[in-house]
Amino acid sequence: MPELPEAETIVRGIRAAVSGRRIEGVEVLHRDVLAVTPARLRKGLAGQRIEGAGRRAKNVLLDMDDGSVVWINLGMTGGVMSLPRPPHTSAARVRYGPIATHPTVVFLLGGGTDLVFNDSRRFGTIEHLDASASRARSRTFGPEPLTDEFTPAGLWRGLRASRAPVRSWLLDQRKLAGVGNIYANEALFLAGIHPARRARTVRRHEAEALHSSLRSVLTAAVQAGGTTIRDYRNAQGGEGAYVRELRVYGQEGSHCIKCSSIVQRLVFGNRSAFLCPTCQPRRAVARRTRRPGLT
DNA sequence: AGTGTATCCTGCAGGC
DNA sequence: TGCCTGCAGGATACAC
Repeated sequence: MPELPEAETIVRGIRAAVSGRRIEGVEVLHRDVLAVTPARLRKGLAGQRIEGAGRRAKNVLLDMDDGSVVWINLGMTGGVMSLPRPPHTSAARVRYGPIATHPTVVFLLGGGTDLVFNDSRRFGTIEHLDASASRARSRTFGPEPLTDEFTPAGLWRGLRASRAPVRSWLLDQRKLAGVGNIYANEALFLAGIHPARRARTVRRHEAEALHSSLRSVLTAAVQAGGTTIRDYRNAQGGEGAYVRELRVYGQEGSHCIKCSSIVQRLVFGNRSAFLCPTCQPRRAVARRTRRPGLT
């Protein structure tokens, strides 16, 4: 579910509520999302002050005053919300009403405010890493696409080194941080590149177009507060408006906005890809068969 | 190296 | 109404 724009929207939505607050307690309702025992998490966080909130790839980060960092991976259905503490509740049965339907881990910030990790499927994870381990984790991700470290030339070099389908390359967090299935499909449509094309067949001008479309799609999605298909909610429980701007994702059978062809869905890498067969031809395959001996 | 498959888990939509 | 199947914004481990 949540990709870079959704995680970014969540971070912006909780930043004011968490910055400078102390963690008074941690309630664990489902320990299977934790990489450590609840006792150890509590011990590591008790009394710590939250310096601020940030994001790396699709992860929401809470920076602690001792330099350690809480890494929240949102998985498919995870969300972080800043909510008023419900009255008369016990740890075993915390109810936040219809906004947080599946509270999983709750950080008690005092002053009547709870920071709730809500995750119905519980594919999300929470880890507490010391400063060194956090930096090491951060290094496992590729460049952030909305920063200067992401360049057309760098994208082209990366694509040229891979035989994987270009969409698979975009989804690989080690190559590029924060892009998931929705925005990969949208950016490939805008750049006119078939999602199943081998990354190495993408030409320089196409890589430049893809760099530009990734930037514009992700920027617009952040501005729209993300995409709500079904589960995603921001830190206040609201929906993301970018769903209204999707051009191909989930649009199987409708007309392409550029050429009126019928948008297709195909499955590879265990996930759906959406594309316009006219605007996103599999050119590389045709070229290869016509130029034998060039392998 | 790449890829197909399975796994974690829950909810919802659609067909019958 | 109920039962069944398929599908879902992610990430990883495994066998080819």
